[in-house]
Amino acid sequence: MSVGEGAAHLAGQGMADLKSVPADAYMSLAQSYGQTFYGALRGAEGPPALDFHPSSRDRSGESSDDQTGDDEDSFDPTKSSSSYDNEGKLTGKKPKEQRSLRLSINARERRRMHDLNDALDGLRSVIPYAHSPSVRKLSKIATLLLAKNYILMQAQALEEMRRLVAYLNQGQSLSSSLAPFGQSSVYPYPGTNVPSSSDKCTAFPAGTSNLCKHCTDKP
DNA sequence: TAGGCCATCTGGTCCT
DNA sequence: AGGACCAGATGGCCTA
Repeated sequence: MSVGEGAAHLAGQGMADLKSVPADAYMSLAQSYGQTFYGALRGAEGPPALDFHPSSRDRSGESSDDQTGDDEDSFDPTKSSSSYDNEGKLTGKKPKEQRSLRLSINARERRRMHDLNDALDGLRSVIPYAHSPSVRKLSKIATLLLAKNYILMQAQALEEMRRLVAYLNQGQSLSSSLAPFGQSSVYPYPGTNVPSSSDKCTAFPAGTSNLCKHCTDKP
C-alpha cells in the first residue's frame, strides 16, 4: 500500500480500524498510523509543523477571540433570538449585564475546552506513536481510540507476564528433580500437557509469544 | 471543491 | 445563582 493509499484508507476507514484493532497489533498500528497517515497528510513539501501546530493555532485563536470575537461580533442582545430575550435566563438583566454575563460564560467554556485539550495533549504524550515534527499530531478521536487500544495492549501484556511468572515459579519449586525449564512436565494449565514444538502453544491462546519458550523454541 | 478537524459560541440541563 | 458539562451550529483552515 502506498503512502497515499494508506492515508486514504485510514482517512476513510481508519476510525473503524482503530475501534476494532486487537491490542497486540497496537504498536504496528500506532507506527503506521503516525508514519503513513499523518505523514502522508503532512507531506514532505508541506508547511513546517509549527504552521499547523494546533497549540499555536489555538493560542492565536484564543487571544484573538478573547479580544475580538466576544467583544465585537459574537453576542448582541439586541439581535439575539426572541426566546433568549423573552424566556432565557438572562431575562431581567440590563443589556450590558447580559453581555457581560455572556462573555463570562463564553470565557469559562473556552477555558474548559482548553483544559480538555491540554489533557488530550497529555494523553498524546504518553501514547507511543510516531512523534515527529513532520508528523501531524493525532486527532482527538484518534487519540482516544489509540489510547484505548494501548491500554488493552498493556493489560494483555501484563496478563502474559503474570502467566509466565506463575509458570516459572511453579517450575522452580519442583525443578530440583525435574528437567530444565522448557522441558518440565509441570505446565501452568490443568489438563494440558507440555505442547510439542509443533503444537500451538496453549499457554498463550492468542498465538505465540516472545515470552513463551515453547513459542520461541524451534526444533 | 468536498471532507475532515478544530475552536468558538450558544442554550439547555444538572449540580452545589 | 453560579458553575460545570454537554451537544448543536457555525465558520475557518488544511489536504486530497
